[in-house]
Amino acid sequence: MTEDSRLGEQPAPRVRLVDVAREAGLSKTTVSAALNGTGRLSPDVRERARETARTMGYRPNASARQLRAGRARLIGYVVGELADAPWTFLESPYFARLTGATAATALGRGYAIVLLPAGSLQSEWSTLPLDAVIVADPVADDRIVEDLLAARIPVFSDRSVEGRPEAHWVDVDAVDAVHRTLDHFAAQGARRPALVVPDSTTRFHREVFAAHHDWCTAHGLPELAVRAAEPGNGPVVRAVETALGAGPERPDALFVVAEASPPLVLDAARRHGYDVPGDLLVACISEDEAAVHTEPPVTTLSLRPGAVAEAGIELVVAVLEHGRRETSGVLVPVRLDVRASSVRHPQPPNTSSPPT
Amino acid sequence: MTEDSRLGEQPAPRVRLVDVAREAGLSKTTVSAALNGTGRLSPDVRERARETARTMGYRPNASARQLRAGRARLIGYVVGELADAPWTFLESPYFARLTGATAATALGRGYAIVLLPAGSLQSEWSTLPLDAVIVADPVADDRIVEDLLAARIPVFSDRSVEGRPEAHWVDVDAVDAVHRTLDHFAAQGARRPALVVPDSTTRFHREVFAAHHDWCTAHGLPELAVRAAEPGNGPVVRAVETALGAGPERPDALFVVAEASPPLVLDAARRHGYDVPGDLLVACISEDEAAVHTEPPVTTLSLRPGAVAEAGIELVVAVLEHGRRETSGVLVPVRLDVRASSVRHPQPPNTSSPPT
DNA sequence: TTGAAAGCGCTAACAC
DNA sequence: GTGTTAGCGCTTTCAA
Repeated sequence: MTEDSRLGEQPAPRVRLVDVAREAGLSKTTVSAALNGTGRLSPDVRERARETARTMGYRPNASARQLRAGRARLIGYVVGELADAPWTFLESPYFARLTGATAATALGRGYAIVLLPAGSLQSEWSTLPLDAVIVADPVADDRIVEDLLAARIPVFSDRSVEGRPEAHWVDVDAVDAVHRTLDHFAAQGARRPALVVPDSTTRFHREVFAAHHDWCTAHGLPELAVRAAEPGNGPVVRAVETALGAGPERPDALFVVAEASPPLVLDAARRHGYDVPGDLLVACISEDEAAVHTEPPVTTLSLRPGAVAEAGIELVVAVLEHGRRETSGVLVPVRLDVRASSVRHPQPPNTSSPPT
Repeated sequence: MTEDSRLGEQPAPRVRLVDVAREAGLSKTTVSAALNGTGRLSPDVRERARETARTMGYRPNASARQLRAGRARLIGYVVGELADAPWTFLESPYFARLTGATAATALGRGYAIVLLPAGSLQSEWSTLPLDAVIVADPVADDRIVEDLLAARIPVFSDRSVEGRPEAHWVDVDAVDAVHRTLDHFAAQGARRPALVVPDSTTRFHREVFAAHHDWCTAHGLPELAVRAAEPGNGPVVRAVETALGAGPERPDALFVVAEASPPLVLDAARRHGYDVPGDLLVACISEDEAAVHTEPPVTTLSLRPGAVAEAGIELVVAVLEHGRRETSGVLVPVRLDVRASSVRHPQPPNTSSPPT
């Protein structure tokens, strides 16, 4: 039963800075400076310190560094929608991309993203050294924003936090989204465009609903809107069917503002006897790449999650590292990808705004 | 320009434990014990400490706690596939659910998940205090596993890490998946089942390919397999078309082992003149809920990401907290959800294995 | 050019 | 019961 005993195998203690220093016959200070490229050291001492560290397999303790530095370069990330199914957001192509792009951009700036559940409680994040938290699409009465601000953690969210101290926002231009699409429908001759939107308290959905109302009023067209009980393919497809079947006069265009699978929307239209785009123009807000592969391909409106993520992280960095204290916001324009499903007289596909 | 000057607004320094102690007229120890529910304190002292902490808005510094505790309760999470598009994994319903379920289960056990990119380098995680890293579906030559083990960070991955010290695994039973599906096809009378699988170096895809070969040999049926150049709807749909159009005799069943959108697979079959399920039985490995909403609904094989995630986190906790040192693994069975697309003679939907 | 020492904020022995 | 003190591992003045 010596230290070598196979029975007693301890998890060999980690190599610390002081161990490297002792081994190299130097001080902690010197080794630290050598490793971090700071201070004024002779090249050979620096090299010796580095070599010793390497051969000993030294890896600095991240927690100690964070404590010393006063920040952890860790950003919390929550998606507010669907607090009762806190993780389903990842199944939406939009949030999947937003999440991926946020993590990628953050990492590029030296920050890592910690995944938090929708509607998460203090207890779930208060033990984490978060420098900031991103709250994507909070629902109207979401407590988390207030809790975070009370805990003095800077919050980055959508425009609903506008004006709160230490809260900053990036938002998708919902009015732009509605106008772009409905103007396009109108240009193709549609007179009875219908809207399907989830009945959520998310800011974006509320704004879309309002913008649609305004647009219809301004254009003197009937306001055909159906609210889906919740997001998700099932409810949205049912809402689509309601929209397509309802009323004495059928709609001649359909704008689906929900993360429904474009192939399913197309199928639903067919089941109701529509020819797309002959009888019905179709456009979906979607990042689902499947839209390109249907017959006909489906026109989509991209909310540009990549651009939203980049704008968000830029803002985080500006606030955290350059001390921008004033509340500030960024509005990101959408992108309409016109495809055959919304074009009466075939014409080459076209993109109406800058890429990504 | 006094301390009160509106111009000089500093970010008021955070309240520390010692501040609370001073304010309450107690020592750090006492306040710490009061807040953590440890030690032997009189109820009124404990209450006083807590009250003072609350009114002062005290929040313990997470980094300091981590340093003291020696661990950070942070788990890294990487998906190996597609290192050239490091974040696209989130767009796959399987990985989206795996990711969500992993984060949820981990949080339930007091660990948070940090998102890391596929093919991430030392520099991206070495500054994080990670207690462990989960590497989902590493590709064959992925460096990250070795780098992590060299850095003495426990790795949790698939069976490809079996036998490495400090590496543990959870895997989906690929053989089970193939047998379940092909047996089902055979029971429905299929004699020419075709397989579509991505040409990836992921362990799962390689195993499926091999298991399919074995099954066909054992059953004396022709081995109809098409490899998609890569995952993703486009390549997979093209591979499906190749499989459906190829050879003098057309296949009578199709098993798509790739995260293709089930509605698109169905459309492809129709374009090639197949009636599903009349001429062609269809089953997809997919977690995509859209499969339920097609006409006919598509039979899917679930890889049970929720169960995989739970098994993974259980293992992490067992290793980290109960010191299980020996390499250990868990094999998770799949679930076949039979729907109309693979049933010749209509019969009630059925589930062949335990839920989730 | 290098080293000693202080201290980031917290918890846990160990005294009192 | 409550307080004093010693670190956790690192970076950084500051002195030599």
